Formats: sequence, structure tokens, C-alpha cells
Amino acid sequence: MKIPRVRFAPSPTGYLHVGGARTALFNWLFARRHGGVFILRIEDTDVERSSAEMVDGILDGMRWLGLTWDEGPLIGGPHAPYFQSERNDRYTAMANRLVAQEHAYYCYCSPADLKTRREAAEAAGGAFTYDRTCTKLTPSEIAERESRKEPRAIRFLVPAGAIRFNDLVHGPIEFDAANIEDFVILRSDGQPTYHLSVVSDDVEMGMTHVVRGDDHISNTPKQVLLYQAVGAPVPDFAHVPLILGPDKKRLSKRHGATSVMEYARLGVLPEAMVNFLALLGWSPGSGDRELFSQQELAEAFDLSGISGGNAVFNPDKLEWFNQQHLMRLAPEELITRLQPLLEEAGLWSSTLTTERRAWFFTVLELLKPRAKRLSDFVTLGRFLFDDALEFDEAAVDKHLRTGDAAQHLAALDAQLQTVDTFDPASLEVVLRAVAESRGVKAGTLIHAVRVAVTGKAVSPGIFEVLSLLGRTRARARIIHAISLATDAHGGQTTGR
RNA sequence: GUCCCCAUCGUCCAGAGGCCUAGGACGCCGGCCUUUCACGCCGGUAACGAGGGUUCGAAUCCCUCUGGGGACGCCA
Repeated sequence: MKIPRVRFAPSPTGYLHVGGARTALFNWLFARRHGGVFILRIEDTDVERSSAEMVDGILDGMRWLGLTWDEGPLIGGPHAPYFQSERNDRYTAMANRLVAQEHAYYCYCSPADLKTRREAAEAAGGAFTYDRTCTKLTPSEIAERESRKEPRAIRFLVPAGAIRFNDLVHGPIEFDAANIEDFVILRSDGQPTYHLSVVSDDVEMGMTHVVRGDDHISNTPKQVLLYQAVGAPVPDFAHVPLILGPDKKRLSKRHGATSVMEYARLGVLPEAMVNFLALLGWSPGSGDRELFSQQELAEAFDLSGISGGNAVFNPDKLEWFNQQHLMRLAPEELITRLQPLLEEAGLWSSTLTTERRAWFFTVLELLKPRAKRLSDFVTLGRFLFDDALEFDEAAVDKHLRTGDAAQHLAALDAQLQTVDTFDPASLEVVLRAVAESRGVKAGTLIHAVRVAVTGKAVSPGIFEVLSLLGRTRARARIIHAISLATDAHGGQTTGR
């Protein structure tokens, strides 16, 4: 196989959504797998709807996912520029060449008129196809209109016959040109349309494969025609099925989060998103493995593993992948990812990464199996980072303001004051001894202590928690809880 | 309406004629572990859309139907 050159060519009319992200990922994986080149090209020929912010948003999404491009915005490359809005002269040149070779012609029909006719046809239940009015113009009529500078578009003259191309995921696909109208390639304002700019760029940039969404299948015959008209080799196509919402409709905003950066904000790891997206519509074939790093995916990826049918986006599975990747993240790395979140929550201090490093690592290990998202470390670990506890009233009523909880805690506190080492094992011995001496089940005391030191009914193992808190903080909380327990009417239960 | 794509558990995939009394994962339901919640472990639930062919033999090949999706713009 020749060295593949592939591209992801988003239109900056919105943020990078999961569908686009997966297409980008497949292109990236394909390039990396075969030692090819991955190009990022911005298709901003729709001036009305494109914006610089959207370009930045897409670049952010690409970077977050780790989809580095070899040629494209910011870094340039041998085929610069990589913004279609800056390649206009090439498109006009190609359009003019096509007119000169009679592969295309001027069309003076007004868009407004075309629109009404199209709507009328639709109302009548059919589809409107351009009737080639302007192909009937004589050379002198054209010359006259041109001299008057009448606005006109350029249409491609679709030749009759079958148009065939081989799709790497769908196999051979054939269209009858009779069903394809003479499409506009250059708008009356001189701007190229999608078909023209895509083919022009893909030819000039030497694309060998076009990996894109399924929704482009019906565009492909038009583009094949364009390749043939300019005498360029037709690349191999691979049309990737779409991502659907739970209702089997094309995934859109009304299904919830669709922007990849939205998932980033929700505490999803890019490695989880990549893993999830890669396996949505693609499979490495035999083998039951599902957990892959980006590198491993790049080694296993193959276009032939892409399935032909659309796939439903399953948030539950994404969350599972996230949890799995979270658990596999090295402590150092986890800290880096967590820092912004902890800072935002006002829970970060530089001591976390210096003298209390070991302490922090242990905390993270304890929280890991319980966290499904990055943000869970903040909520789950808050009681360890911050002494201002928020008490769960129901838990307080159930475990603290009940029986002799206060006395039990007081007895425990007395022992905690004197216990030699504050490690989990010693603490367990102490607590069980106190429970026995007071004639209660260990569980009873444990539950009371948990609420006392965490404010909640659920937490990681209580002995680890106590140990991590340390003697001073643990005892202070228990003492406060005792007063809480004696206060029959609840009253102020927040803070310390 | 026309054209195109697709069709295995609720969902994502495996399966490229006999290995399939259809496998894995998520979810769900049990159980174990346990101080709670998770993690982990064990087990269970659940599918080849229908009908015709081809073949000794079909989830796998062909046809029809049905169903779902996409495209029909001077949007990309």
C-alpha cells in the first residue's frame, strides 16, 4: 500500500461533536497504523456560518483527544494553506478549467426562483432536479450576459451513465447519473461549494483515502465525477456509519451532550472517550478485549473492522470505560488531571504535591475504585481535603442520634488519644476492642464513626479514612460529632 | 416521492457455510467478599426481523418483503 494520506475536514460551524470526533479518530488511527500522514483541514467556505471561535473549539477538541495532525492549522505543511477560505483562487481556477473543457457551464437562474420551484416540486411529492435551462443558451447569449456582468453560478454538467466506486466499508456502490442533477460548483458570489473545494483540495493535497461519515455516500458520485473530469485519480472511500441517539435518530443536541469538550468538563478522560469511540462501529475482530490505550488502538486499527450499520451512543458504556481508565491512571498523571478541578473547588494547596505527596497518593488510591469521573474525586474526597463537613441529616439521625452513640464515640476517642500508631490495622484493633467492651457490634460503632468523620453514610474503608485523617483531625471530628449526637433537636450540624 | 446504506441480546461488537444447544462487553437481576459504598469474583437474563431459495448443511450466500437510517441546497 502506498503511504496513506488522510484528512479530517470539519466545517467550523459548531464544536467538535462525538460523531466528528470519531471520524477524526478513525482517520488518525488509520494514518498512524500505516505510517501515513494525517491532515487537518478547515472547510470554512460557508462564510455565513463559520467562525474563528468554532475553529478554536475544534482544535481544542482535537488536542484534548490527542489527535495530533501532521499538516494543518497552526503547523502548516507542504500544501498550505489549510483553511479553504484561503484557497479560493484554486477553486475558481478549477471551475474555469471545467467550463473551458465543457464539463461545466454558467447558470444564470436565480437562487430565489430555483427555491420556489424546488419547494413546489416538494409540495407535489417529488424532488426537484435542475432542468438545465442554461445549457440551452447560445454562445452569443452567454457573451452578452457576461458582458452585463449578470450574476451566475457554475454548474457541473453531469454525464449520463453509471457511476461506480468502491467503498472500503460498504463494498462497491453504484449510482445512476440520471438521479444526479447538475450541481453548482461555484456560487454566484465566486465562492466554491463543498463538492468543488473538497475535490480540489483532496486532489492537490494528495489524499489517498477519504474516511468520512456515511451521510456523504450520496455526495460521492458527484465528487467521483469531478475527479474524473479533472483527470485525477479517485481516492479510496470509507464511509463510516453514523452515531445515533437512543431513539435511533442521528445524534444531536436534544439527546444531551454531543460536544466532546462537554464530556471533558463532565470529568471524562480523553483516553476513555477515545477507547469508547473507537469501539463504536469498529472492532479489532476476534478476541474479547475492549480496553485499549490510544497507542494500542493505533497498532490494531484497520478500516476493514468498521461495521456497516449505524451505532447507538451508549453513555453507560462510556462511563464504564471512564472508570476503567481512571483506575489505570498513574498517580502522578491523575494528580495532574485533578489539579484544575481541585483548584476550582478551592481544595487544592501546594502542600498536596510536596510534603503530603504520599498522603495524597493513598487518598487517590482509596477513591479510585469509587470514582466514575474525575469530578467524583472532588465530591468523594472533599471530607479529606476540607475540614468543613457537610452532614447528611439522615445519616446523622440514623447512626449518631441513636442509642448510646455519643458514649461509644467518647470511649473510642479516649483510646484514639493513646493508641501508638495511627495506621489502619492498629485502628481496627482498637475500635473492635472498644465495641466489644461496650457490648455493641463493631458495625454500630463503625457507622457512627463514619458519619462523625465524613458526614456521610458512605465512604472508603473507615480505618483507612481515620488513618488518613490523622489523630488530630479525626479526634476533633469525633468530639464535634458527640455534641451533635447529644443535641436531640438537630440544630446546627454544619461545619466544625 | 426518488436514490443510497444497513439489519445478531435493550445497547456496542464477535461470527467471513459445518467449530453456534450463537461468544464477549455495557446495562439489568441474583450471590460471594465486606463496617457502608464501590472495586473484584461467581452466576443469571436476553438476539440471528419475516418469507422464499442455493446447499448434504445457513446467523453466515441469493431474492422479495418488512423495518431502521441517510441523501436529495448557490450548507458542509
